[in-house]
Amino acid sequence: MPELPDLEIFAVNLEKRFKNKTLEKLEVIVPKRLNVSETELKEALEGHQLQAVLREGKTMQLHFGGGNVLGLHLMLHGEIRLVEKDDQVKFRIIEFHFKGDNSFALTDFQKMATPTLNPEPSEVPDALSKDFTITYLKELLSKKKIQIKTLLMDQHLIRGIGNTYADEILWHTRISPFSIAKAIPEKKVKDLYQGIEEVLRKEIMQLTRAIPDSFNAEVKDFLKIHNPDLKHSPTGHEIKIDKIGGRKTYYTDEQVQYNL
DNA sequence: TAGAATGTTACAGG
DNA sequence: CCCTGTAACATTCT
Repeated sequence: MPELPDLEIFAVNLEKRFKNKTLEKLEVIVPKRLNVSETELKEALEGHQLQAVLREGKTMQLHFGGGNVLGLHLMLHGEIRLVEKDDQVKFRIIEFHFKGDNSFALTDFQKMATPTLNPEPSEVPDALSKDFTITYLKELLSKKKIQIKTLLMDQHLIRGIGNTYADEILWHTRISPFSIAKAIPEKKVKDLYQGIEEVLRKEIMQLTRAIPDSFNAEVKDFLKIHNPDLKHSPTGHEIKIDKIGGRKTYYTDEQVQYNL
């Protein structure tokens, strides 16, 4: 479900709660989702401490002692759920049992959330990483004839932005989501570049305060556009709803549409 | 109650 | 082969 800002917070909070705890037992409920055998996964992780939880694109990476990393992708509906003693959580994919009755599970009613042992490092820049540069964005846009929103959401091009924050970023920069990428003037591409970082970082700051402990809350409080409860943008313009790539898209007529 | 849901990918068509 | 757009995945919630 979540995008970059949410996952950033979840990773921090998960680390806060489970750092330095030893993984006593790993329970695999849906082995089909693994990239290695159940045995291999258990051998790699069981008995080791959780040293860090980091966000990478739309995944969280659990770093364990022994040098192994487990990537977790939540996909559309996946969640990290705390499991209380003797509690049965629905839709589990895998469950982590730490020493001292501390457990959490990766769940997904759609069974699509994916644990990956030692994921390959990606070549694609994360939206908040140093290698996501203005030069990279300019070059990328100049080559693409697709709508800008589709481009922002393509994880093979930029990692971390999804349906919600694509809308937020595009409203923030006053660019219509229907704009064709290569038609956007260079000056506006710079706004877009800055807007991506501004919107994401501000959201991370606000979520940090709002959910200091949660690793699954869905907080819509700070969204300005992509929120069905809102009728108007902060500047008083009517929010319109349309579809791009089968996905709901929120925008206003404050946003300029650039076409070829 | 039918449709939408903060995602990804296989596949079709150009 | 490259580029782009669409449908499907399974279940819950409104």
